[in-house]
Amino acid sequence: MKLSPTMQKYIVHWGEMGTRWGVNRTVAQIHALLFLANNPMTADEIMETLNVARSNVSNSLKELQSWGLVKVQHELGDRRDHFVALQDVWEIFRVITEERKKRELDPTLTVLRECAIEAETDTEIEAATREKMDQVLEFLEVLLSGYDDFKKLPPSTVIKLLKMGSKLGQLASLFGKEDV
Amino acid sequence: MKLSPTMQKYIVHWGEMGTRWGVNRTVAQIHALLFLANNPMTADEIMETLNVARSNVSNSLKELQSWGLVKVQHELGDRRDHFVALQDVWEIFRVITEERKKRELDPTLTVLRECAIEAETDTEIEAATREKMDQVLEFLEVLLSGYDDFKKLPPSTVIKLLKMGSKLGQLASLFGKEDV
DNA sequence: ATTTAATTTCTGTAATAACAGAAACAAAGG
DNA sequence: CCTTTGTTTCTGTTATTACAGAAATTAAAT
Repeated sequence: MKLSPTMQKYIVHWGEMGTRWGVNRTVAQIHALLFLANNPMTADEIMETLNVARSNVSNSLKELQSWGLVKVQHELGDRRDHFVALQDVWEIFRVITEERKKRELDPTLTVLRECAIEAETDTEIEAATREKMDQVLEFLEVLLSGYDDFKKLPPSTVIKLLKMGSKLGQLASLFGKEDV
Repeated sequence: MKLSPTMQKYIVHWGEMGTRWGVNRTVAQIHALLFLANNPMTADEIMETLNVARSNVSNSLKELQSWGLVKVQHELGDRRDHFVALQDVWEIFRVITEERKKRELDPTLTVLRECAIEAETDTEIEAATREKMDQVLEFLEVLLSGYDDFKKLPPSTVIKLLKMGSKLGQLASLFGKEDV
């Protein structure tokens, strides 16, 4: 596939972004490419378009599929796999945050809970330290349960809430007087 | 400083987390250590506690200071720098998201805007592709402006909003009927 | 069954990032 | 000013990760 200069810039930057957030550059680039592409692409096409090794494409695609961001399609009379990416931006965001939560935040929560329990019987640990551990744990729990609520809402509602912004804050402080 | 088993586990895990989100392991560990510590620590103490090279400590502390997560303190009759970390969990979260936004999201937004402009005159690019680029841009803009609003609110209000969760969603859909 | 096409796994190399230790630098105290 | 103490910068090494290319595997078609 021929990349226009703009697409090239876009894809390169997206790869850069990936590395800054702990995502493999090639994986991010392929994701950007498939997102921008308007037709399914074969692994070989991706390889030629991005100039990366075939194996690299294969592994990256597997990774993207495990995230649920890319799916395989087959075309009549063609044995090759054709790959398509999720096309809806909000859906992509939802999938990434959800997967990231599952892979990183949830395990962290588990460890923090273990630590909280162990801290109770750990005689060497100071009370103030224990309290701080508890605060972090509670923070994450509030944040994640809030996230769980919001992710159920349709994007249009979330957009509304975002646009209400600080007005919502005023509302909440009002209610807050007699605690929610 | 002597690390209790629990603290050790905590700090090691925090370092692990860091690497998964693009943060240097030592930086993350030192941050965890200083957060848990109830007294300011010198670079040498940190070095001995975590078993890392002095230079590594120095650079990591510089990094943490540039993030605004760690500050220097001086004690009477002691020439050495003593380091303390922000102790408030919400404040830490706020600082990290804000800094991360400034360093990664804002530059990305700039690039995406450039791409959107270039895409208009890029004859090779398909209309559908251009639209998708626009959608990503708009998504990020809504998200970030929403974030800008919420970050002004006191944590207590944000907690209330988070706990209201899906109830808030129902509210927003109601308002939505005649658009906000 | 055998050939051909497609994909994955494996292995070695290259690039990157993390790090230790040494050297250089800065600053305070005598 | 010169010594001591503390901090930073520099240099080389190590470890990790990313990657290319080859080999192996799988599966469809003749």
